[in-house]
Amino acid sequence: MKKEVINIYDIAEMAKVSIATVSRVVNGSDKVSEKTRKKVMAVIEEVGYTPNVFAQGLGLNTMHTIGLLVPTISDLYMSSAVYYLEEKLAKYGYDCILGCSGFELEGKQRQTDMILSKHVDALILVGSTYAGNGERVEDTDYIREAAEQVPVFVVNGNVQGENVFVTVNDDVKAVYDVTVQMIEHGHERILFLTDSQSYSAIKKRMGYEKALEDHRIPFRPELEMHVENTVHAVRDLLQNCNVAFDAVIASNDEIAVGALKYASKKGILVPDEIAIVGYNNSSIGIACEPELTSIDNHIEQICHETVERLIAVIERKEKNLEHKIVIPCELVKRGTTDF
Amino acid sequence: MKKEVINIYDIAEMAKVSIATVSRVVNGSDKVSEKTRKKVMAVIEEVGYTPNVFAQGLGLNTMHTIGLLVPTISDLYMSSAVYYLEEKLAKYGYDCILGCSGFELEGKQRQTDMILSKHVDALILVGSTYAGNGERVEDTDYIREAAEQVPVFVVNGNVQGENVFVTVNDDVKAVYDVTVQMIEHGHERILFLTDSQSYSAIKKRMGYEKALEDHRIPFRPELEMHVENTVHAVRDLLQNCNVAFDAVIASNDEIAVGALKYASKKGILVPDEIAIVGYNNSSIGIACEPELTSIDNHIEQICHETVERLIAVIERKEKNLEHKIVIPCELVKRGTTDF
DNA sequence: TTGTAGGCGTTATCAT
DNA sequence: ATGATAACGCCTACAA
Repeated sequence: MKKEVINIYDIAEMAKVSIATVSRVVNGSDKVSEKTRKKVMAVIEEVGYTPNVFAQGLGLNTMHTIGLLVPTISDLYMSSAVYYLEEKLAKYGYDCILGCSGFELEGKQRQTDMILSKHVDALILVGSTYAGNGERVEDTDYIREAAEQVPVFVVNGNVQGENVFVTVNDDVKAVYDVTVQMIEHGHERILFLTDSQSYSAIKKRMGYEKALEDHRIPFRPELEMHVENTVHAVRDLLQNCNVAFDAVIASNDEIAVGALKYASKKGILVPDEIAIVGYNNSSIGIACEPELTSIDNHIEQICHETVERLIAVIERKEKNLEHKIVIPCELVKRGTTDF
Repeated sequence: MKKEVINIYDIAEMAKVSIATVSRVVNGSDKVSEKTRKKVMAVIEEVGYTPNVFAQGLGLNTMHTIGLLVPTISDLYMSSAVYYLEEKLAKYGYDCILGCSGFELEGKQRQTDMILSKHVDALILVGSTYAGNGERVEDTDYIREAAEQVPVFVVNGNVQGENVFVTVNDDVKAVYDVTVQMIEHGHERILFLTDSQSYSAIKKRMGYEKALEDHRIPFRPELEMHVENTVHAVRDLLQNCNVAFDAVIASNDEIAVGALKYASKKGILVPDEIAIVGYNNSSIGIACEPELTSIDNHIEQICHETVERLIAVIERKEKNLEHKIVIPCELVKRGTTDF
C-alpha cells in the first residue's frame, strides 16, 4: 500500500541525502553543491513533493497568509478593494483569509480574533467603518490590541496606534472642491446625503460645510440628511420630506442614484434643475440615465500603497514607516452635473 | 521578561496537571473530573490561552478552513455568493481562504494548487466558468485531481467527478419560460445576448432555442449575439449592428442595461416597443430607468445548499450524497417587461 | 558541503 | 481519571 503523503524524510531517503540537505534545497540555501541540488530537485519533481505548511508554520509561526476583514463583501466598494488587495498580495506570494464582520463592534472583534488565531502575517481592515465614528475611541481598542500581534493596515479609515498603518482618501478636499464648483455654478441649496457616521462620512461632511462657510452660504441643517443606503429608500425619503434643494452630494453612488430617481419621478430635470454627485465611481453610476458624476476614490491606488507598505513592514522589517498616507480623489464628470 | 506566547505546558504547570489533561479539557473530553476541569479552565481563562492552530493542524492535518475560488471577486454575482458562503461557513466554525483565479485555465490551476497546499478541508468553486465550456473535458481535470484530496463543491457549474458536488440553477427552464412569455405576448424577434461560452451560458441558450422551436418561431442566428460584458460595449454594438428585434434576453444584468441604454438612446420605448430581461437580479437593475426585469437565481439558496452538503460530507462523513442539486430560478418583474 | 539532533505545540495511545 | 511519551513534518544550530 502506497503512503499517502510524502515528507521530507522520503525525499531524503530517495535522494540518499539527509533531511537537512533536502530542507536546504527546498529553501534555496546556497550552501548546497550544485550536484546535490540537482539530484534532490529531480526527486522532488518526480514525486511532486511540497512541504507541509503546518509543520513549516509550527516552526516559523507564519503561513504566508494575510487576514482581510471587510464589513460585507457584498458591496461594490469592498469587493473591488478585496479584488485589488488579493491580486497584489498574490504577486508577493501571500494568500488571503477573508472575514466578513458586519458593521457592529461585536462582529468586528469576533472576526478579528478568528483571523488572528490563524497566525496571519498581517491584518488588513477595509472600510472606514473600522475607524469608528470618532466619538468613542475605545471602539477601536481591539485594533490596537491586534496590532500588538501583527501589523494592521486600514484601508480608508484612520486609526491611531502603534503598528497600525492607514491609507485614506482626501475626502475633505474632494467634497470641498465639488461643493465649491456647485456654488460657483449658482447652486445654493446643496443637499448632503450620507448613510453613516463613519470616519469617511465625517470627513465628507467637513468638506461640505467648509465650502459653504468659505463662500458665505448659510448652513441649513435640514440640508444634511441621514439616509438608509438603498436606492428606493432615498427616493422615497426625498419625496416625503419636502425640503427644497438644487444640488445633491451623496456619500456613495447608491444614494446618488436614489436622488436621481426622485428627480426623474418628480419630473425635475437633471442636471439643469438639480446637479447630483455620487461617491466611489462604481458601476451602478453607469447604469442610470443620465449617467452619474461621481468622486472616484482611486481604490486601486489605495490598495497598491497598502500592499507595498505591508510588504515593507513584514518582509523588509522597515521601521519608521509613515503612519498615514493620503490619496487624492478625482471627480469623474458625467451627465448629472453641468460643470 | 514575560514569555510571549503561552502553551499547553504552561497551563499544565500552572494548574498542576499534565498536558494531556489540559488537552482533554480544551477539547471537551468527558474523561475529566469536574473538579479538574474547573481548575484548568480557571487558569486558561486567566491567562487567555488559545491552542496553536499550526500544532493542531500538524497533528490533525486540518485547520477548519474552506478554500473559496472565484474568477473575480469584483462582480456583484460572485461577491454576493462569497458573502453568503462566508456567512454560513462561519456559523459552522469554518473560515475561508479566498483565491481569485481569473477566467483562464492556468490561473485556475495555479490558485487551486495554492489553496490545496493550505490543507483546506474542502474547496468551493464559484461560477460556471469552472465548468469549462463543455468542449474540452480535460479543462476540468484539475478539479477532479483536487477532488482526490478534498471534496470539491461547484456553485452554479456542472463538473463530473468522484468527490465533486455541484449545485446549479435550472437555467434552461428559466430562459425557456421567459422566452415563452415573450412569444405569447407577441414578440417574435427576440435577441439573445451572452458574454461567454460557460456552462450556464450554454444552458440559457438551450432554453431560448427550445422555446422558439416549441412555438415554431424561426431561429435566426443573427439574433444570438456574443457581446463584451460592459454596459457601453453592448449599447454601442447594438447601435452599429443593424439587426431588428423586439425583445432582449441577456445573460446578466450589465448586458441587459446596455440594451436598455441602446433603446433609450434610439428613442425606442421600453417595454412597449422592446421588452428586456436580465439575469442575476443584481442591484444594477434597480439603478436604471425603467427598472430591470431580471431572472433571480436564488444565490442565497444555492449557497445554503452548498454549505449544508459540505458540512454533511466533511463533518458527518455522509456517503451517497447526490452529485448534483438543481435550484429553480424566479422571474422578478419590473419595468422593462409588460407581462 | 553535509549530517545529527533538538525544538515547535498539539493530539492520541498507552499505561497507571 | 490522569500522566508519560511518541508521533506529526519541518527548520536550524551545531558538529563533522
